[in-house]
Amino acid sequence: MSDQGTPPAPDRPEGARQHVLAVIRSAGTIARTEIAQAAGLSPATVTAHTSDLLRAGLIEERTSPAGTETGRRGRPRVALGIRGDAHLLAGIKVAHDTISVVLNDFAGQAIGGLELPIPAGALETSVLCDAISDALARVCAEAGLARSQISGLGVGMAGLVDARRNWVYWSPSLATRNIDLGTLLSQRLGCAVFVDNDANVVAKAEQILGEGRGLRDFIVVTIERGVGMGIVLNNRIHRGARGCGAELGHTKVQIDGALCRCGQRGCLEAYVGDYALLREASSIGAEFTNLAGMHAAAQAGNVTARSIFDRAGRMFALGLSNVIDIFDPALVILAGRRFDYDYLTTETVLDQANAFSLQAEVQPLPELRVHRWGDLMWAQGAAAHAIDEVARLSLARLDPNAA
Amino acid sequence: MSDQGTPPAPDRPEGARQHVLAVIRSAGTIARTEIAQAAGLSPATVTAHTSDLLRAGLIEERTSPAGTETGRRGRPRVALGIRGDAHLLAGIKVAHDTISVVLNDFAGQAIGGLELPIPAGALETSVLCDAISDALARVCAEAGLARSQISGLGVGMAGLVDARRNWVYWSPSLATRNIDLGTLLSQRLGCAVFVDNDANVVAKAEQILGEGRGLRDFIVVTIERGVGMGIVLNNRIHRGARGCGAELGHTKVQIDGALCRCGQRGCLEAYVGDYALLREASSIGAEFTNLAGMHAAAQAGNVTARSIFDRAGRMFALGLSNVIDIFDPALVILAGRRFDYDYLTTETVLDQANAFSLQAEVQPLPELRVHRWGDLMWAQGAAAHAIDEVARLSLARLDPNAA
DNA sequence: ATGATTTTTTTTGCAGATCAAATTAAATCA
DNA sequence: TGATTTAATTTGATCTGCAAAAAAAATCAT
Repeated sequence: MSDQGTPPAPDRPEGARQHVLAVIRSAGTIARTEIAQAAGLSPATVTAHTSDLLRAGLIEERTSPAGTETGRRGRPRVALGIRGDAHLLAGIKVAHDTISVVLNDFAGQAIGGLELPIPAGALETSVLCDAISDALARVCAEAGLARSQISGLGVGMAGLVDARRNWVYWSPSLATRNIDLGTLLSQRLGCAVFVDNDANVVAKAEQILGEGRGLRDFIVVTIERGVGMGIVLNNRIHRGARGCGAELGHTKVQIDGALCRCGQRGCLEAYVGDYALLREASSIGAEFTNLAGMHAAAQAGNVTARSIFDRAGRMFALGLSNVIDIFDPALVILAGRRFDYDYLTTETVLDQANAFSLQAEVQPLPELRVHRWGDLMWAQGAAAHAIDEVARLSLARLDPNAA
Repeated sequence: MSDQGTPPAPDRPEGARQHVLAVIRSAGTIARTEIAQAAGLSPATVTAHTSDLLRAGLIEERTSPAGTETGRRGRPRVALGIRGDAHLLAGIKVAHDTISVVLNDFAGQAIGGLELPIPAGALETSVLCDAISDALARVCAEAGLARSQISGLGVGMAGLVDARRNWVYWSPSLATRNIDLGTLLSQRLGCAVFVDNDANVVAKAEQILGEGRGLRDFIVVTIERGVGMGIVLNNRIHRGARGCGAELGHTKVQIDGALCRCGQRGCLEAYVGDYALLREASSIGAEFTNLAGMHAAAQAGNVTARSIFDRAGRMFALGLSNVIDIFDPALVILAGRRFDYDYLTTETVLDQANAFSLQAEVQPLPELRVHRWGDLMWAQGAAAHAIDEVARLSLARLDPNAA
């Protein structure tokens, strides 16, 4: 009776030019005719848009590396690519007791990055801002760049974030609710700031630079302290009604099950999170200081450790199969360091995930692809968010100047 | 590297005219200025589109019922509404051992409906077509209408359906795979036929005629023999990569849990489906012939029945909470007859569903709204699908005639 | 009543996006 | 060196939607 409005929000948020830029980015290097084909546009339209993008300095013509000339007849294609030096972007991930930061060029090339400890848990807003400012200063110093050169900073953090307003309703890293973090940081740092949920920024990174490049629909699952999830449908990141990320880690895999950090019982996270594994070992007196040690023990034949990892793998497969049953996705990207541990990525686990799901006999099965990122994945995700937003703003600014 | 194409599929599939029609349908009766506001279009554009729709005979001007004139100054608004007699639509649901059929006008008004038994299980294609043809003939006869007056028939059935091609990859109701049911039926019946998954057509009905009217995002959950789910995101029904409906009924709520019809263990359906409840009673020698009897017993104080229903309610709440954690929806519609039974809809169960989900303290909570349909819900859904598709075709046909 | 006022709807003219077709550009082939 | 081929650009037309102006149809005020 009321919400029927919601008219805008088209598939290509800022129109076809955005789409052309996305095609170029996802291809890396691509000629105009190919863009026309990939984007479903006429050559005329592609010429117009690429010319705008060239004028704006966002893309450049590339003389194909020698040898690429396949001796084809006709006028040779001119390759286009993202201009890396069009913008300098930073990405920051605020985690439980560290913050990590990266510098990226506009093409997504990493320029530098580092990780710093911060006081654990919920911080005063000013303390967090100090830490972010400090981290940014250090990474710039290391890279020999001035902070003023940064066009945009992406910030990824757990919690409830309104990405449109760069507003943090609540985060485990902040002692206060309802912080206008975007405004606070951008005033302090003097550059545009884009805040989003941490799972969403990883999904964004996969979408524009990673395994989901150019794909219309896919799911990203991350494991760190918790289990996170990003949902890309119809080229767009799904943000729920309240802007919480998709909380896969707190879906229940067992009624009245194991106690979770969140206070509830039976959450997936309470079976596959690191604390869950360590605590289970500890419950029979087998103390491990960290997951790496426990994993090494398992590989060395420790039966207790092996058994714990096996169940974790099965539980993870179960949680994943629920996602598959609900979305019927073509691709699920398992992103992050944690997937270096084989207990989550053996063929057995991945096969189980599909076998648990109902349509296991319907071909093709969803592809489960592991993307092993380094430690800075989350910050890279935040930088990807910044890249995307700065591109959007650049294109928007391009329009009125059409005179 | 490949799928980056997928350029079309905008939010308003057939453009703004489709959107205007949707706004009119969802409002029931609405003036042009209000349409402009609701749809985010200028009055000029609304005039143009409504004039097209009037010419096409899809909408009509309504002299507002006396008294609606609020004595306002200025030129009075002219109310517009869907022309019910623009088209006659039929909807058919193929279930396990019955098929149900309804007749609807273009505005969604029911004209007639009935339910017929069919042989249970997988049928020869010709047998199913006979049954559909027969059911259609009967309902037309009852309504005193000729089959030739039907503009479109929607068919909803469980299984794997490619709605775009009206193609059934597989269905529990068909003995053969890969049936071009759309072509078979449309040739036999002489009208357009639109086939889709049964959960999706119910979602479509909620979207254009029901509780989801005009809402951008919502989830529909149905319980019958199984537990189904329809997902509306960004005004579009989400169809997975393979076109299976979202199989909420087969998400796992217990590892190695109760045996399910599908052969797996721990499916939600194996705890809340009718057969699951009856079989549990039977396991301790308490035989009930059907769910209604068992429910009556529970209400009369039968402890066994009550206990069984209680667990089913809790399990259902658990499954629902997983959906809430994954989508963070604003609205979940619980659609169907089964929700007449209080074990699924007590405040307790609905509160549990939210309490199980992580963000239970984040306001506003998702709304869980029960929509109690009659027996013919599924066929109504199929008819809604037909309404939508016929509207789409009518509008597409409207374009070339612009001369 | 009659003209002023108000509100809705339609008309008009313009701006932007995109495309088909024609044209130009830049290579290879014979 | 001209014919051929393919890529890219230009041109002209169409379509969509909007702002502004005009017209239509009511009420209000004298």
